[in-house]
Amino acid sequence: MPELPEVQHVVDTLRPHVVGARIDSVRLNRRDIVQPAGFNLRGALSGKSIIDISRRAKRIVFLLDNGQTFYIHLGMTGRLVVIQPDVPKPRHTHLTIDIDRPVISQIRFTDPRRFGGVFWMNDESSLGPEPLTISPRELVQRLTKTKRVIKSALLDQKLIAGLGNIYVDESLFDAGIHPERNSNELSPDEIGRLCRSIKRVLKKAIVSGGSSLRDYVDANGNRGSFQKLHRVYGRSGEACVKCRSTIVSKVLGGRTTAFCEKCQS
DNA sequence: GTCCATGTTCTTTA
DNA sequence: CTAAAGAACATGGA
Repeated sequence: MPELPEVQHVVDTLRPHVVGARIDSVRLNRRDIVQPAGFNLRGALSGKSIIDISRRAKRIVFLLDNGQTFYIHLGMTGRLVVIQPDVPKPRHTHLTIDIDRPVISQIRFTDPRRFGGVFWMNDESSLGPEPLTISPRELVQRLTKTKRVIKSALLDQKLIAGLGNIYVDESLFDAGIHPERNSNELSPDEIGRLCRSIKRVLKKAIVSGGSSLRDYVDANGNRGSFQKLHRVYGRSGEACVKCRSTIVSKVLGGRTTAFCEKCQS
């Protein structure tokens, strides 16, 4: 559920609740969601204040008053919400953090599949540049170095960090580029177009609060609405919004890929 | 029971 | 070295 727009919206909705907050108590119900394994998260968090929250790729990065940082990754089904402590906890709530300022409330991390987690580290060596600020030149430089099909290349977090299956498909459709094109055979013109499409799609998705297909909600528990504006993702068999031919789907790089054969070449 | 899922990482294979 | 393909992780919905 969470790609860049969803994570950004979580950060935006979380910020007013937690920046300046002091951490009162920490409850970790499952040790195995914390990396590195065995790390004393309670000890590291208790009594600290949260100075800032930001996003890097699909990570929600916390800055504490002692200068230390950690991040939460939502994986596939993760939720990070702020709620009153007396509201019953849903299943698979692995971590709760009680805060007292600005108001008494509780941060909850819930994640049924547990692909996400809490990472006490800040290694960015596996992350490429941010899609919202990457220059066309840099995208050209990175894409022409790989022969992989463009669909797979854009999912590679080391090449560009933050896109996932939804936004790769939507961006390729927006740019009119076929997902099976070889990255190194795209013209600088096409990559420039792709660069603009990625930014346009992501910005629209952020404004819509992200795509809520199943689990994703923001820090206030609200769903996004960008799923209503998807033009190819999840629409295989339906009519293309541009040319009315049928949207097809095919597995590429291990992921279902939806596209229009007529509009994307 | 089957298949599929917004993610990441590791292994195998070529 | 590159990259494709597959599996693994774990849970739940259709």
